[in-house]
Amino acid sequence: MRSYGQYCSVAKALDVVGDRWTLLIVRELLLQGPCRYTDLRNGLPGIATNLLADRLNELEGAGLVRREEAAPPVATTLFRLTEAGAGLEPALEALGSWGLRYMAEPADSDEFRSQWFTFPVGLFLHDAEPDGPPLSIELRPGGRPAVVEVRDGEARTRLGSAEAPDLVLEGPPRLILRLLGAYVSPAQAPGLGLAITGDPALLRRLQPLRQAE
Amino acid sequence: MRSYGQYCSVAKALDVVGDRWTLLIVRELLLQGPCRYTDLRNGLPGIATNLLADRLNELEGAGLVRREEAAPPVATTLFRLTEAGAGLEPALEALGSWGLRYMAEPADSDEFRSQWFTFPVGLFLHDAEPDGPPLSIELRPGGRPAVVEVRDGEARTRLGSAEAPDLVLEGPPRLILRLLGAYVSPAQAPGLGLAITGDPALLRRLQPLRQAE
DNA sequence: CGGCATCCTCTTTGATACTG
DNA sequence: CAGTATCAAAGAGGATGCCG
Repeated sequence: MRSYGQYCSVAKALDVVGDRWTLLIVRELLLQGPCRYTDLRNGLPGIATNLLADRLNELEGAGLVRREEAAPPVATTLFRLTEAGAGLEPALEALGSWGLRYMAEPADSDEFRSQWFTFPVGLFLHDAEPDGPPLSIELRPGGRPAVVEVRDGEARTRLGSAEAPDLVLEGPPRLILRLLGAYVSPAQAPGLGLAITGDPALLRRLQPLRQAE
Repeated sequence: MRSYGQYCSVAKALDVVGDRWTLLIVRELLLQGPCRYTDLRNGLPGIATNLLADRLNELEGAGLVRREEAAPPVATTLFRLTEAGAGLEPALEALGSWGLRYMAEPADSDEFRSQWFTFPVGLFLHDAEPDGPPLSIELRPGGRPAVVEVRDGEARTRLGSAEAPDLVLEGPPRLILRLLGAYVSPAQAPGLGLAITGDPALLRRLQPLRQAE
């Protein structure tokens, strides 16, 4: 990317990560941890493969990503964020927080990956009963399942299944988010195409932080 | 800008503000307040004028900027951030914080504007003596002067002069920042090309927040 | 002068095909 | 799996022109 040529810390940051796709690559590495090239392609639907290769080289050159040769039996290259790269997390969270306003109406052609639940859930929802027992909610948006662990005042998301989920939500990502955010009541959910297994009253424990913006 | 087509709040945010120059236009409107077209050009050295016009139209279309016809005698168009636009402040602060690491060595050709002191000073420094009397430091980087007001635990920057500054720093922006951040001692300053008027001991009141990153 | 619109060139992106 | 190679289309940069 051509430098802005401005002695300003925002411009300097954008000199490094302002290119198209760059921050989304960092997003994937933050959400998924160290990734193979193919994992990245999968988490970045729409990216051209040559661009992904270019960007990874640039990120490596800028010291935000390190390339590691994984030992056999894996025997593949892993891309991992350096500390400087991981330092972008607050910036991605701030952007993700601001972008929540556009999550109400997805385009029909929008792609989705389960790890993307992490930002909307973690930024927008909190655990209204910090001293209560851990609560685990499995999300099944169609692709890989994800689990929201509600405990200690926070709601954390990870890929994978829960051993014994208290609640299972199955349906389109948009509806899962709207149910979690209480924009849709458990009673309406089945009619909209969202299946709930377990006691929907447990959802009251998750409360939106509406102070945002 | 072409949409990423991803149902992810970070990608949605970048769909709106991910274009080249867009976030820097928002930066100027945040730092300077409502601006004329010419003020924006001045605060965005290097932007092509057609690109500024395009971006302003896109920002207006996205509801981040409002156009106002100022009444005579000014009789000009003012561009002002909407609430949605101003909501980007945390994202700019997070990016600016991350970008601080690149402020150590400016390129020779880097442009500078005094309002850009705001982010490095406000994000990196704090007032170590919140109950002390207000302290005002005038910065003269060569262009317009700026004032840092140190009070109530914070360091706030604005364009303009102070009536009775406790301290005046005159020299290149890089050296002013290094002195404020205590990377350079007041004793070294004159030899480097930085003039200090007033009692340099007052600078101890400004302390870097090194917890960052 | 303030606020753009046009024209032209150059760079970046996207889509697809191909390779060790 | 992890990329390169190729090529058309879109966008950025720079100069200049226009109009109240």
